[in-house]
Amino acid sequence: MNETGQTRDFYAQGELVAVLTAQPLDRFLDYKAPEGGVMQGAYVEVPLGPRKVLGVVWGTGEGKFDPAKIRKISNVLEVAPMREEMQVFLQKVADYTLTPMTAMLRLATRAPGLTNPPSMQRVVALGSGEPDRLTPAREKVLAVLEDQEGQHFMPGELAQMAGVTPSVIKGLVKQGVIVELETPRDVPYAKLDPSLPSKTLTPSQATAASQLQAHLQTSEYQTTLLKGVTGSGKTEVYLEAVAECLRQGRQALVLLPEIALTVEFLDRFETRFGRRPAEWHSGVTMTERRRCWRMVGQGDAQVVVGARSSLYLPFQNLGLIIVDEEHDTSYKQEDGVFYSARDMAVMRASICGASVVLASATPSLETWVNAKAGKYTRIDLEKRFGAAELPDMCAIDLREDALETGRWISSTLVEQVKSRLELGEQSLLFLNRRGYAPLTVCRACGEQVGCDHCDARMVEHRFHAHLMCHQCGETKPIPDKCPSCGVDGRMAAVGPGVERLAEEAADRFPDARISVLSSDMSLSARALKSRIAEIANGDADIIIGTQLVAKGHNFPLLTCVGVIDCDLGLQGGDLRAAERTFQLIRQVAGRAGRAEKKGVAYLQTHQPEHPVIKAIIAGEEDQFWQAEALSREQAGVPPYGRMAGIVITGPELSVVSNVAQQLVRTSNGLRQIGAEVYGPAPAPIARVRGKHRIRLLVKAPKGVMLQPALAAWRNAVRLPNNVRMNIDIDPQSFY
DNA sequence: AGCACGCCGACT
DNA sequence: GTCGGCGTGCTC
Repeated sequence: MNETGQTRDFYAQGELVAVLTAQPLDRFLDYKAPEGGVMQGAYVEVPLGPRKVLGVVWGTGEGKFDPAKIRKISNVLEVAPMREEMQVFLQKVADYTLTPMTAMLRLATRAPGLTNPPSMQRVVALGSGEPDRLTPAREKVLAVLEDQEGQHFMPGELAQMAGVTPSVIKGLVKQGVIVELETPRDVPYAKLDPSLPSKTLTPSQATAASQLQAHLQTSEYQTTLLKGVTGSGKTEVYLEAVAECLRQGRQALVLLPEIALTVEFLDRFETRFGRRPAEWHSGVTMTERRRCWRMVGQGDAQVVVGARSSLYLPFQNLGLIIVDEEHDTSYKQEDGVFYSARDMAVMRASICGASVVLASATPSLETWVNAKAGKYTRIDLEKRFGAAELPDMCAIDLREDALETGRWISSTLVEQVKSRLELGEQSLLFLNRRGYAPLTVCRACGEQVGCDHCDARMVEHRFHAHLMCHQCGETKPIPDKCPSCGVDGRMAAVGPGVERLAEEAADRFPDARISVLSSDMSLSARALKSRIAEIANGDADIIIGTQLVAKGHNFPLLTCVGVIDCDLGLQGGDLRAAERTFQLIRQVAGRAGRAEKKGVAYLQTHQPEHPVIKAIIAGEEDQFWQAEALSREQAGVPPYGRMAGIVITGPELSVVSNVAQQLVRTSNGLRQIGAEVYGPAPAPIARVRGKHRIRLLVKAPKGVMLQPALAAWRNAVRLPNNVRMNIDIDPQSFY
């Protein structure tokens, strides 16, 4: 498959074609080609029952349907046809993730108004007529038009620029001095200039950049792990790869995990290339979305910055995909279609001969292993001269330095924060728990307040004055009386959340300016961004935050980080608990000492001898990954074995449970390929939104064809009404 | 996904 | 009697 060797069939009027629609009928439908014929890959509208739906001409029709009932394609849309490589990509993702093709097409056509003709707008431009009289107002209008020769304007815009009323424009139109034109509303994105000067690169950055550029020049698929600590300048390096891609006239895609990060990124991008790239994520408007999709499809968007779903945009000539913060868990989509954007990026690139750059300070184990095995090239960036090193790590053993009841900051940490306050430096207290308290119990009867629809405890949010279920979002007032035994005034908050930690900090450091950063403080993305900027400028002495603060924000005055509960992420038996804890704590710790001053991170833990905690403190990264890889290899789990998580949901527990047992009984096909089926077991949260959840786990050796066996297994079972079965290949968590 | 068809309970 | 609940089936 390459970009020149496209073989696209043409279907003359009346010929039978297979159309993939976005309707959830999991098969292709036969239609007749319309007058004038149709190309393979064309986006079309087809009649389906009483409606017209969007579809793509996939290939030759099968001819198995009653010919009398076959209808004709009603409309061929005015958008660039889907490329063969995109058809291949969608099919491969569908096969890999066991997703119906119709759902894949929905992912690939998530733009509004695709079935409408290109949206037009009325504009005015200089015509050839002469005005009967040249008034001062008319002169001003003509001056603007002559000044910007060949340009066209919206009528109101032109009037404003010339400082006249719209009626002057109207008059000139009537005389033919100005002509009205229809132009497409969706206009190409500004051309980017790769020849603008780049930032001065350090020798380490320059070497990395030229290595990436050399890869791009081969025009062959490659994946590179670009590893470098925060502040080592990964972004500058991969922007040089983007520059090379632009020089080759190919398109580039930059995937970012956090929309909040895009603003900072867009500024840096604009400095490097003169203009901003196209954007694709949940925050962009419908109009902009439509423009982005269409312009990407006709090659008039050179670079897209986006969330994971931008992988399915109709690129014509994709040469480079950057996956920034590749270890980030938000790349794994777990609603609707289950896929890892990082892995699918590699798949897409391998189909169209593009380069992939996986950038991270703390790569995922999968990537680390692939690099070690030589599947990916690995480039290590040295830290920048002058940039602070990773802070010193220091464990606080809570068994010795015991906490007072209802308090979570140890005496050692209190002393450290105090000393920073005296120096005028900032401290960060990190606790990955939103709200005030994770548990509300009745001191009279022991009742724990739970959610009515989920098997989960309600979390107290004092800031919003309610209890909230973090599974379904349900809220309740904070009770005075026990909902179970009715005793008044004995309800108590147990355990800490960031709000409660802030309360303790205010009590212990009464003169400090304390700022809480949590995703549920009802701040808009923009407000949050400006709050972070204020804090970075020294507008707070103590920052208290959830994992929101771990992601890429720079606080130059910060020299002390306290991790309140290091053990939190290690509980729960999740396969990736160690990896995640390691990454998260290293990232949080990395917030300290960004400028000249070296920082210190204090890790409060009950188990300082735990291998993960020890590895973090010793800073022995490669040894940690080595050990983690070994233990996964011995257990035969990813990336050394294959796994699939199966979750069966339904409103009735007995029905769900029967289905699960039936699935286990019919799993011989899986065993034949060497897979094992574990379960049924209740999912970690056995009930969410009133639906019961039972889980199975399939484990298989690395080389086996797991997906076809899973598909056959799933298709052999007829699910009762309301019961759903989700298969998650390569699950990131088992929730 | 929509939308129609169709077969049983509690109302004007 | 009928209005309407949502289970079942169909769409090239």
